Amino acid sequence: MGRVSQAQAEENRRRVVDTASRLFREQGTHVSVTDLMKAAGLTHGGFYKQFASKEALVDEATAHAFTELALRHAAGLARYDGQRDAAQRALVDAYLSVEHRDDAADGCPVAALAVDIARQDEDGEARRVYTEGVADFAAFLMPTGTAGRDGDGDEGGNGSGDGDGDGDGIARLCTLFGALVLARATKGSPLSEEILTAAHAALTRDS
Amino acid sequence: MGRVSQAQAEENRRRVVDTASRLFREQGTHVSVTDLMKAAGLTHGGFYKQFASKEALVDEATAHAFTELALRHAAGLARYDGQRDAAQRALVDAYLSVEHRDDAADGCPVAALAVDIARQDEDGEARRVYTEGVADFAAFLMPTGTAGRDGDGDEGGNGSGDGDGDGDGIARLCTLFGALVLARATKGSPLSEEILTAAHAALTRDS
DNA sequence: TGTACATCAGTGAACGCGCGTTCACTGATGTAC
DNA sequence: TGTACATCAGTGAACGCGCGTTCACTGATGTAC
Repeated sequence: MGRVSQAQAEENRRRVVDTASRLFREQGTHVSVTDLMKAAGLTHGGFYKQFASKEALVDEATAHAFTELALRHAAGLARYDGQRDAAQRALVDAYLSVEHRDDAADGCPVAALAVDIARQDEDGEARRVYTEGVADFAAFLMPTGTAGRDGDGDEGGNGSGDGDGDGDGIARLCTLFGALVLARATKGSPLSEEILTAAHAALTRDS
Repeated sequence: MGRVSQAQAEENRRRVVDTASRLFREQGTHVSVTDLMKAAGLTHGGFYKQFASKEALVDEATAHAFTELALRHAAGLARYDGQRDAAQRALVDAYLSVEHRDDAADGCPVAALAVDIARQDEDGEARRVYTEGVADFAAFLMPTGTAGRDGDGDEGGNGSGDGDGDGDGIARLCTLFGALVLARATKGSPLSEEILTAAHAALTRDS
């Protein structure tokens, strides 16, 4: 195919990152470079013209997925005109839907990447990004009435400062996240749908 | 080493299953047959004298882990003389401890195997066993006062019959399970301990 | 604006390696007499 | 109870395969004049 324009090359690179971000969420980070490049419409040979290693792509694709997540949360807030409780209810509805359970590729990276991240080394970049994403998500889920932080700042993965003031947001995230992961693992049994329903009821009961 | 006594061979087989059950929980089911057999004190060549395939061992090791879990729940109930709420509180304490977070090998198979199961085929034996284990665990966590089933019966993974009567048990399992998995994925950041604390507070608040 | 040439994104064959699995072999165990 | 021999659990080399990565090659792009 010969050389390709700089604009085309940049677009190809973006497409590889985007494809990886979706494929990693759907099947895990062990998807092969060959399959990945094929899914992006390229051949595997060119991979190392754009990325230093597969691990570097994992880091970049993880960051990409979390950037998308942050944008989605911001858009959700904007749509409900900054009314956090309405935005939260809409998110819980979508998060615990059968559609989200069946479409991990376009879904929440916190749920889709949890185990791949847990099995990577503790000091990796992907893990740092993941932890930061969890903190932002928990902040978004803080019960209404409590003072809110907006989730688009960069507070680093480091703690979150103010004691356990956002503990309720964290607990709500555990229920939300846990229900999605369990529903995916039990898919095929009626229990899967019961899990989504039960968690939805619990999360919308007191809010 | 030549032939080995029948008793020795049976003990070796049990040790392989037990080792696999722990290694799969710690590192995932992609641990190699060679590493597995080495950890059990054998060489890889003999593996197929005892198991039809690696997948067969995954099924058997999964079932083994869930049998242990059921025994542990039964022992917990027995220790508290059948008082479900006391047994539940003890389980929540242990489940959300730093020790359990850091010892996946000996820990809850529902948490440790979730993603490996989700990525296996829907009709596999391991998935059936997993789903059944989730249902039993949710039954164990049903809020006290509600009529209880004991969790040692075999109701199959099929539904659980009585509408969503045990929805609260399921929701509590989501929180418990979600917290452990998230704490493992964020280990290394202070957020990891905050997650355990927040979920513990939420689960012991209303019970 | 046209021409000559260096650049380099993408191709596809090839590499070493570890995977799951197979197999000829060993020699203590279990059995037949 | 002793002896002769078939069995078979465990060994370690070897298999085909797919992985991440490398590399010689191609030829349109971008640039120097």
